Amino acid sequence: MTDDGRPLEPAQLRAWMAFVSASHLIDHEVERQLKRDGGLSHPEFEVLLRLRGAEGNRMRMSDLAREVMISKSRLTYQVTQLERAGLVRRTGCESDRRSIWAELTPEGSAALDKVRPGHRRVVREALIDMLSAEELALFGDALTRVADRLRAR
Amino acid sequence: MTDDGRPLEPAQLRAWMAFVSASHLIDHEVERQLKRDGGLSHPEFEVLLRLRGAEGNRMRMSDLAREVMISKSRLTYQVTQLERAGLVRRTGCESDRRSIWAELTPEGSAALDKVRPGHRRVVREALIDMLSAEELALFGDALTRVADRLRAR
DNA sequence: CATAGATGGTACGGATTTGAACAACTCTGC
DNA sequence: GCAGAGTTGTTCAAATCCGTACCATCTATG
Repeated sequence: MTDDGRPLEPAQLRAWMAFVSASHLIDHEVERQLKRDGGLSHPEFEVLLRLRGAEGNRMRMSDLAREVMISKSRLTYQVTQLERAGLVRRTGCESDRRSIWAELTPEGSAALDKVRPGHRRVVREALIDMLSAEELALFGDALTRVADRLRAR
Repeated sequence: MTDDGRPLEPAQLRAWMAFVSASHLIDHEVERQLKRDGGLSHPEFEVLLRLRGAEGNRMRMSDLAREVMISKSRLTYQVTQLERAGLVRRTGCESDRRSIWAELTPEGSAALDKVRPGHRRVVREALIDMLSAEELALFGDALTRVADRLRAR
């Protein structure tokens, strides 16, 4: 099935290369926009976004790390930066004294609002608008499958 | 056309999130395999791969940086590391004395051979095998379009 | 030729990331 | 209760990455 010995077929290679290039380029574009419009890095933005999506605008560090898919130590660093900038606040957790809540502040929410239109624009221009409706649907299905499988390891 | 004010539609959001997740996860998987099987980082692997694909197994630093899509200074660092490991050699360029050739050594070629089967396996298992033939073709077309457009900026 | 402007590569300081080690706390089974 | 195993978040040093400034060389133009 997966025949490691031989090179990929042309269509396979083409898809792989395109995937790698496109993700690099898109990520770079996103990064640039976030930095320009709000001085945020991509991981910082992701953190704020998840917090806003969470119950009570807060989340425990571990869960946050899992969602954003970054290491614990990296999250510690990011949250420290965000806290320093006043966009997030740390709070001790009553029920489990190991845990710590990272909570979005109003300033953090405002920062999110500020960069979000530009972010949407990048997402649309870079990816969404390049795909037809059918392609988009197929795309979503296929990559969701890919991601789910990799997560289940 | 690109309506920044409103959130993405569900199908759009789904495709975007899947894309982001999948690229993170795949990249992580690739990184892990390369490190495990040959002590290489992903950028290092990319550099070696491009060199092998080039005329005379060598390329000028600038061209290499463009191909691998990393900054000049980052490439300087990577090549220094690779040189230290004996996988790449730097040579002055006769015709243009500003330029420097980065050249794949036999050891570099061997290192590539060593990790490549595992790399192919990851690429297949993580992406290729998850897609039908039609999906694969569509995928290649769409993402090539996306990448080309972003490069033309 | 002279010279201004581009191009190729490196150096360097500061920021970020990694991975392992650690301390504090919770949970489980006995 | 309690030893041992697992979880949570941080710390630390080392590795990597980024952006800018910089020097050397090339090229085009007058």
